[in-house]
Amino acid sequence: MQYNFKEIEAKWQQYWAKNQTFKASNHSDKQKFYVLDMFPYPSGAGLHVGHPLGYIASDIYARFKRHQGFNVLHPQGYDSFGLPAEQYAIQTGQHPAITTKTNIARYREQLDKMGFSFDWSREVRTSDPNYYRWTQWIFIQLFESYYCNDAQQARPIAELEEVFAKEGNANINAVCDEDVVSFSGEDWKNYADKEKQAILLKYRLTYLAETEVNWCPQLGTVLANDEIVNGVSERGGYPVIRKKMKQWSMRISAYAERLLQGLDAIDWTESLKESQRNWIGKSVGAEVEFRVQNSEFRVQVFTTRPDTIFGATFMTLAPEHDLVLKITTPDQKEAVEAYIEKTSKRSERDRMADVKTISGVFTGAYAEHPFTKEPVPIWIGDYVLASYGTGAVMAVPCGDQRDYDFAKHYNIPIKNIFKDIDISENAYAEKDCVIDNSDFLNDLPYKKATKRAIFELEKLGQGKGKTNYRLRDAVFSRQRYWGEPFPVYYKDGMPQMIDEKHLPIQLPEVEKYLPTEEGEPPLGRADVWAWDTEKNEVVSNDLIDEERVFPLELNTMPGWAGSSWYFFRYMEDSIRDEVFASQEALDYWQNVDLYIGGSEHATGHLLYARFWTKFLKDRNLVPIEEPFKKLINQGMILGESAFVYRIKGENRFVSKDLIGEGKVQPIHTDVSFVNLSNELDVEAFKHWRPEFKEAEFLLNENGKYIVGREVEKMSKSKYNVVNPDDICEDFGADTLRMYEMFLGPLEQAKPWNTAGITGVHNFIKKLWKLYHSNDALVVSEEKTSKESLKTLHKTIKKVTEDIENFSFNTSVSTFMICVNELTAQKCTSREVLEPLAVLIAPYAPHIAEELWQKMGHQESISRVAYPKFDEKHLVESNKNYPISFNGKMRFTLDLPLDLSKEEIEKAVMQDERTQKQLEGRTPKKVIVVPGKIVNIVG
RNA sequence: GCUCAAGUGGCGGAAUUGGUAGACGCGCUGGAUUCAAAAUCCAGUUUCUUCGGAAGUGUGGGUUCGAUUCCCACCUUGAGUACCA
Repeated sequence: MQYNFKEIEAKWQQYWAKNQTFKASNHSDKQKFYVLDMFPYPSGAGLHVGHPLGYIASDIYARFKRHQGFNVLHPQGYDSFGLPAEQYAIQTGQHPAITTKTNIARYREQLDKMGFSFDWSREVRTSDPNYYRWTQWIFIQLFESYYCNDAQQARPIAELEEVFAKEGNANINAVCDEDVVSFSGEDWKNYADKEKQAILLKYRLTYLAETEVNWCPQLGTVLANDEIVNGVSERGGYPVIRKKMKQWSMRISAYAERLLQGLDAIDWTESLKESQRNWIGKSVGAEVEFRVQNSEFRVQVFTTRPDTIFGATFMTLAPEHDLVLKITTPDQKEAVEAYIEKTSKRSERDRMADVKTISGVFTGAYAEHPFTKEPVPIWIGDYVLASYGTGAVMAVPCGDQRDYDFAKHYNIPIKNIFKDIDISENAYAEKDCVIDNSDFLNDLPYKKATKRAIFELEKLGQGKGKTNYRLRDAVFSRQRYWGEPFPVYYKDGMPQMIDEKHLPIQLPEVEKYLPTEEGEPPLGRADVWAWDTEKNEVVSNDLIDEERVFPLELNTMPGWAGSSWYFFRYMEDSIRDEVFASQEALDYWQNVDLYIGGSEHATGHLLYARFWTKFLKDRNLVPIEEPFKKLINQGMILGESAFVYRIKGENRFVSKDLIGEGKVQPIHTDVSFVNLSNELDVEAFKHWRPEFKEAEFLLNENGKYIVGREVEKMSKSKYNVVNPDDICEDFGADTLRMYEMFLGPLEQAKPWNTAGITGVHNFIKKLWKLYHSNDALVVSEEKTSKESLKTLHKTIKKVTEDIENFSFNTSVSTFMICVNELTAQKCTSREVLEPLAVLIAPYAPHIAEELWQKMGHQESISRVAYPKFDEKHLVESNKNYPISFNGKMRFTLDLPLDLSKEEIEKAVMQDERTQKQLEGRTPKKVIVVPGKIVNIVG
């Protein structure tokens, strides 16, 4: 029987689906193991061969763990809310739900062809109301919580209200907005309900706040930094302005320290942890208060170098700083206003990218140095960002290069406060010197000076030690249609949560997916989008009376809402209507043991998911602190683009091997027109686009047109996309799976080259042949040769180690060597061929199942115990010693392993090749490492 | 600029704790089989070479009996991030 992969693969894919082979049980005595792929967004383009790389790796691992006797959870689903479906809806009028459904069907079809062992019974879709009701539910829990700094955890907001009523907020140590005023218990009781709500909002973990955003009036939407190019929108080129908008935010900054500390306990790559650390951006220093002369205003600055405070010769405020206009003197007013105007037109990214230009304006005002009481001029400059620290710095030109450059540029004095340090050319930012010219800090090193400075500031009441984080609270509102609606209505302008039992609040129908003419989000177009507080249902807007019926929130949630908790949803298999996941399921599965996905999620998804998990833990909703124990980033698979060469100014194309000195213009051609030998299907190319129809082709001597190749990112626009369906069709899923692994280390970027796949395909065919002779199975019960057992156990050892190290590329090589050796040994022994089938099953599951069944087994191979390595088959009596001279291997010598050092040395020195190498010299030294190497020096 | 990766044949890559550099595969060359092709099989394939050998893992140093592996400096490429006070 020939190896017929189409038949075999279809057969087993059906078998697995029918028998629910990979369904995980929530009730098992086995140890659990949870393997997860990062949530895919089902795009309209479908999958290309780069996408499944991580899925194949995680599938191999999941299958391996099943063989090892674990109860494996390996689910899959879709992050199905998102912008592309909405864009498509805007263009075509097609409801995003329909587009999404079609795309998911296509994804599923492609995934099924690759033989993944997913438990599809647990599938989730973020756009499914039954799923997003729990996203809304978590949002409500966040709203009903605040962060207590004493307990270092989230607590119910009701506790806070109790304390407020009793004693006000004087003794509350909680994370809150900066502008909270202090009040007594008596005050609280006298506040109107609306006032109370406004205060509580400043403490809630999700809150409404004015946030500065990039607003594009023409598009009626907010744009992300990377959607803006040169100050105008990437799409359409419309102007973008900085605008304050009232939006929902998440108080992730409350968790900054825990998000930082938590990294130490998880098994992620150092580079990934590093980028999260940078993102969180912890810096320790002090907050210092500078009094503005002749006024009641005070400027707070944050500094990491309080030890250099005597070197502060000026201050710089961000142009947006609240105090700027208040302190500016009349004669500087014009210049300051012009500068602010100029800055507001530059995007934050613009300002940050432009490091070289130094600009700023003097406000005319002076602050008073806290210690020397000397006047310190107050400047504004756009190198200071309003969003970091306090939006103001004390400028120490001798110790900070930017302050130094600024001072030089505007002729501000530079005071040297470092002992024996030359600052005539540059600032000195190192911390390894002694302070000078600084009153009580003189002669102190960095650490002691810092401590002393903070101590003195506190004594003065003008500062304190402070830790600052770069991590900002995350904006949670989107002016979009295709996302989760908020379970929120507005009463008297204050947000009210809809009771949990009325969830989900489903997305309303709109006739267009664009913002309204008034600039409201698309939900502003919905006619039935008001909340009836008596009937507890969504009703027509006509009924809004602000007594019983109120308007609903018009924003929707961002993409990361649904993906911040989906890994918990997979744990629940039966009572999803009642809970987001049951306590029992959560206790059993705990967290994800292995998470595989792209590194583009390093600071977005992975930070938010950690944040929500910590929050849910605080509120006793989940049992764990970190969601992903081990995480691996798979590298990108790059495409090999193909180029044809058009002679400049003509419609003639010249084959790559004929390009001489003439000027040619390379043009991308679709890789599907090119065969494995880089020859172009000229007819197909001509029919591709009308402008090529009449083109002339200069072919080489063999009558072929040869294309050029270049490695680029795999993408539709570069016409270099390779579809996994085509590969499955031509070579089969087992070959595709093994080839993707064979390409190189999982975590590295590597180019896809379809030509190379024949090597792996040949290997699979050789594997099949090993079990067959003249189309019949040849597995025998005969005694196995020592040689074959050695081959088998060598393979078991290597492959097991490789899987544990996620080194899948090397195990494919190992299988090739194994099959080559067994073929040469003419091994037909069941004792070898059965374990081999199990070893290879995680990689090539279809052929493994088929061989397993042909060998007489009724059950699927997927839970057969993994073969055990036995050292005894690898024991050798001899070693082929490499004999080196001065570290260079010159020849090898076969010697028994039980020889002593002296015996080895004797044998080596007697060898005539040794004498030849030495040419009569006497060796200075002979290094003998028994079982390894001999090195002769001299 | 900073942080993190990574530089090995024509190509993808291997060498797990410092111990035979180039495993395995692609491609290429030659051969067998075939009317021919596909498929399959066999042999060869780092470079130079006076055919004895010699050199060789981005560059230059260092440690070591011995370095692709460890240390220092530099170069190149990729990814992330950015005036962070």
